[in-house]
Amino acid sequence: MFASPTRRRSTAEERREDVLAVASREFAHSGLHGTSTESIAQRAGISHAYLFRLFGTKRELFIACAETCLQRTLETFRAAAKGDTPQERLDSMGGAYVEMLADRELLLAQMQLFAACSDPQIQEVARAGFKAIRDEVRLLSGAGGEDLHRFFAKGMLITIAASIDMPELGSPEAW
Amino acid sequence: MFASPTRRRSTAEERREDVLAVASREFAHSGLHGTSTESIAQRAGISHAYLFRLFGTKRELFIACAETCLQRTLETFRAAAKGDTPQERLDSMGGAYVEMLADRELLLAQMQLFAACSDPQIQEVARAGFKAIRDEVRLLSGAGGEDLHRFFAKGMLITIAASIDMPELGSPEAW
DNA sequence: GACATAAGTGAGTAGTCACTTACAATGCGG
DNA sequence: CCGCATTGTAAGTGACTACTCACTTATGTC
Repeated sequence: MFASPTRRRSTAEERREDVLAVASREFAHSGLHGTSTESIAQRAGISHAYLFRLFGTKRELFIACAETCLQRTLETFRAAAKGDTPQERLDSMGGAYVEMLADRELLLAQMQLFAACSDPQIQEVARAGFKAIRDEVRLLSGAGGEDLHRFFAKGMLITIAASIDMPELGSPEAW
Repeated sequence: MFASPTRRRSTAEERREDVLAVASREFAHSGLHGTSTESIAQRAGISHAYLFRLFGTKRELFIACAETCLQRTLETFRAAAKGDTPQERLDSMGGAYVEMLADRELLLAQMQLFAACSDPQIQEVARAGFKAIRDEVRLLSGAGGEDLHRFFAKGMLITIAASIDMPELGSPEAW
């Protein structure tokens, strides 16, 4: 007859994406152990029980968040890798990374991934992710050795600048 | 008469130092929310109740640990600040920082401090600590601007290298 | 040896945690 | 319109959490 009063159903895949978005934000701010699955479920608008049906365990959910975070970082670099020389391309990617400071969430998420590495499974995700990004940046830029090292060093400073909310640390001229 | 079967008592100050040492290790590995006060008390050999008499709250204990960690970092830099030019002194301090990778605990503790910055009081400790170290390194080395920026960038990369246990990231030639 | 003070604890409290079980509503292919 | 897989949940479970209170024991001092 009329529209049923009950909510339209989503596919499990849609729900998973909703939950991932919510969980990524929560984990980014409070970390693996500082975030409760209950609060994630609540903000995602599903029952606590269903969250576990969708993701199995809290750790698996955290890892899924970490992986989308690493993926988004890769995409940011790919989109920014423009320039005629390796150094120009690195600078361009570096600029894109600095811009992430405006919306700190992705950087905070990376911090929380590193901080949760006492868990071996999570450490493995972090290591693999770091290597993947390093290899991709090497490929995209054509740079290596000391230039690449400096690029990532600056990147990690920016990541930490995000966590203590001192974005000025990202620009060398402020030092 | 003979030695009493009960344990000799320490002063509260001695106990505080014992607890700080234990708590620093635990927090370094599992973070603020991943470490339980119960386990700290147990490993320090005191009752759970007494831990709270000594430190008030878990957060205060965490902050006390963070502060000794920052202090130890400062001392490491002071001890290493040798050389004839600013760059030489920076290099010497940088070398000392790389050596910390051998015993990761101090670096892990810094990571956990950054990761716990969603708590405003803790963030304030982290910011003040970072600034204090930056000012001290500037003073000790006489360097500034881009050189100082690069020094800290490399430092943060080393810190993260510790957390994902890839110490080779600390040496530029491995890139 | 009595007294004050400081060190130290057993046994809680109220609440939160990740995770489960048993069941209900929905909507699609036949 | 029926059968059935899928989406979804209410109501738990036991273990663990930070923190407290009432209390005991040791130690230095007069």
